[in-house]
Amino acid sequence: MSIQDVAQKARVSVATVSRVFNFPDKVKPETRARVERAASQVSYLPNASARSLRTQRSRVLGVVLPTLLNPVFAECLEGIAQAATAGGYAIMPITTQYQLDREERAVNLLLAGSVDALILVVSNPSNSSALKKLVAAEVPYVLAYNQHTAHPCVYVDSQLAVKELVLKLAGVGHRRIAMVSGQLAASDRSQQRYRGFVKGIKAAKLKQLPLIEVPFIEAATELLRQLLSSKPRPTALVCSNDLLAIRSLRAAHLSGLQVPTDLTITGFDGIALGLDTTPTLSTITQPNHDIGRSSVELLVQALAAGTKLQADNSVKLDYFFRDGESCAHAPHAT
Amino acid sequence: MSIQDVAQKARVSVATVSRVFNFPDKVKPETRARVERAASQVSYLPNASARSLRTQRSRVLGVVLPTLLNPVFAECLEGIAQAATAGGYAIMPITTQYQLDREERAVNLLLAGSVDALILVVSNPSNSSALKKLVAAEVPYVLAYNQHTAHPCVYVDSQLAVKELVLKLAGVGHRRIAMVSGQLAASDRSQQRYRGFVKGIKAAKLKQLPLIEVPFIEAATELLRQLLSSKPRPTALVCSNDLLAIRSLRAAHLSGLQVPTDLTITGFDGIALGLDTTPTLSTITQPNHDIGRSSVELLVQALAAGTKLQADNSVKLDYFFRDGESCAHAPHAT
DNA sequence: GATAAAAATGTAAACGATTACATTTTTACA
DNA sequence: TGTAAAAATGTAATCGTTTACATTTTTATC
Repeated sequence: MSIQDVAQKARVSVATVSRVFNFPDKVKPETRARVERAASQVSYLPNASARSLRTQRSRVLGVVLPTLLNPVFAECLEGIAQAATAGGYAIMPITTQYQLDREERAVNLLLAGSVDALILVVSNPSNSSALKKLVAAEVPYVLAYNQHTAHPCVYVDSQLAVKELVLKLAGVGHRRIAMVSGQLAASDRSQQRYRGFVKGIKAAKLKQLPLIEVPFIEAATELLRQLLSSKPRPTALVCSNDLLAIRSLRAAHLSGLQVPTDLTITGFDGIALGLDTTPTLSTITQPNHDIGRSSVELLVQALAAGTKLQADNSVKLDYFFRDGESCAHAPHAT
Repeated sequence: MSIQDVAQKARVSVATVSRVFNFPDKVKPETRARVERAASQVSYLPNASARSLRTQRSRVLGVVLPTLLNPVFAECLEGIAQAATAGGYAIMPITTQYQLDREERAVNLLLAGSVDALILVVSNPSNSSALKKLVAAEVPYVLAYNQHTAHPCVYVDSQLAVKELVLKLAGVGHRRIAMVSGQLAASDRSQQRYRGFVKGIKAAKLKQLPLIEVPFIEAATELLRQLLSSKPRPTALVCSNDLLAIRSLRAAHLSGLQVPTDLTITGFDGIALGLDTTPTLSTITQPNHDIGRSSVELLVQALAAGTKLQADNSVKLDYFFRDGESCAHAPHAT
């Protein structure tokens, strides 16, 4: 049913019908009532395509994420969805599975789909061709989780967080602390976190152990079992994310180690499931939901103002250390 | 940049440009090349709204889900996203947080957004006003996870699955088996699973213990601790989903019970994280990814054929029992 | 090379809303 | 009651495609 039908039924012009929906107080209450009745009688819904075509805005936000199988991004997307709905926007998410070519395809797809703006979590802002394309297209966008001085970002200072964490562990007696990470090349977050780790180790004047770089999560178990049966083995594992940390808890168990008595394990992200493991996970908690919400809010503001976001619109959000059972002072004898 | 600009630059009519994009072999290779060059020079992307307006299809699928915080639906959405992309569709997901009014708002929003079809997981197909509205709107749709004879569904036979599970547990000596569920009213899956539980108990000629109905997952821990400290306590807990099962593992631990020595715990869903808990989770695995994929494929087929889906297009997918460490024979003394 | 058929291209009318501008109606006040 | 200003409503152009139909160009055949 089109606006024409409603107009006819209410014996007014299409302009009036349009006004009833867009500027209700620009039309006489009496007429408005007539139109509204007519509209609901034929269950009229304004056609989104026609509206977008005419107004040149779709009220849709594109979202590019690595995966939804990591609860971090699922939580973030929930935040995005909620804020978007509140702001009158719909969302169109695409996942990239941490693959660069997919990032680019996603951006193309979304631009072709006429989204008004984009939220994206890219692998690495410094060398993302998807990002370059996006900038050229002059479409407003914001990066989530990524941190980069040349782009508008909503992020937490992972580097500082991990550094503080390492110092905290050193403070309770740990001398052999190792870091477990996904592929550094796959994400700038990993790189930041590793950098923070190195800084922490140096600040605490500890020996730097080699990074355990896990190519994909399924490979973690075996790698960790090897590490944990070597000696001297680490007394603490700092994991680059919670999924890895939970996997590490499992690996420790399989290696016959008690967490935290024999081995301390920490995560990063603060996913809800970390509260249900035994032992519960000590982790650096990011406000995933807020990262999503905040990204949307920035964009919606920018869209309302008719501007694009700049690097200096970036927002740094707070992390906090969530104490769980997986963390204790170092065992006396190693 | 519009099709006009390209046409001008390539010295052809807009019709020819349109043909180059939609029916490439309807235009002479030479001309086509000229148009393609012109198009890429001005980096032309066909305007999606204009196209949708004219063709009356948006190539967007709406998706209505309870939440993405349960990995079941995140996995499913990944499947949907993948299949949609493969089929040339974009997706527009909305979460309802298990709230009926949100289901209805979601459907309205998506219909207004001119999606071509909908995939939805509703609370209960039998009394969903959202679903009623959707049927009235004559838009193709398919239900995922839901099971109902009057609607096209992609589902697994949860009832049978749980019944078999109970018989299996009875077979290894369990006599006091309790079920832990979310609110039955919140989802037809819970109801089906509970029905299967009752059938299993009857078939095994066991005493039926009262259902532990958890209003929201945070409440589970306390409820379960009470249950587990009562006596005689159950020797096995059949949980209605994996998140509850993982929570139950935790509650058992807090109650000083060893799983599976003192207590067997089983889940339903087969989320990946169940493989990383200690003990690993025994669970009924659903093909979440395939449920998503299959839903999309059904719709894409129907859209191509210009038909709507009917109840008899429903697809039943297979579950399987994933054996984990959380499951053992009943302890000798209770 | 003329002719008919086939292929390639062009012209212009939709699709369904919004909105500048024109017109009509109502209100306020002398 | 007459008149100017304000409020309400209407008319018609426009957004950028696709596509039926008309026209032109090419190809094949004699």
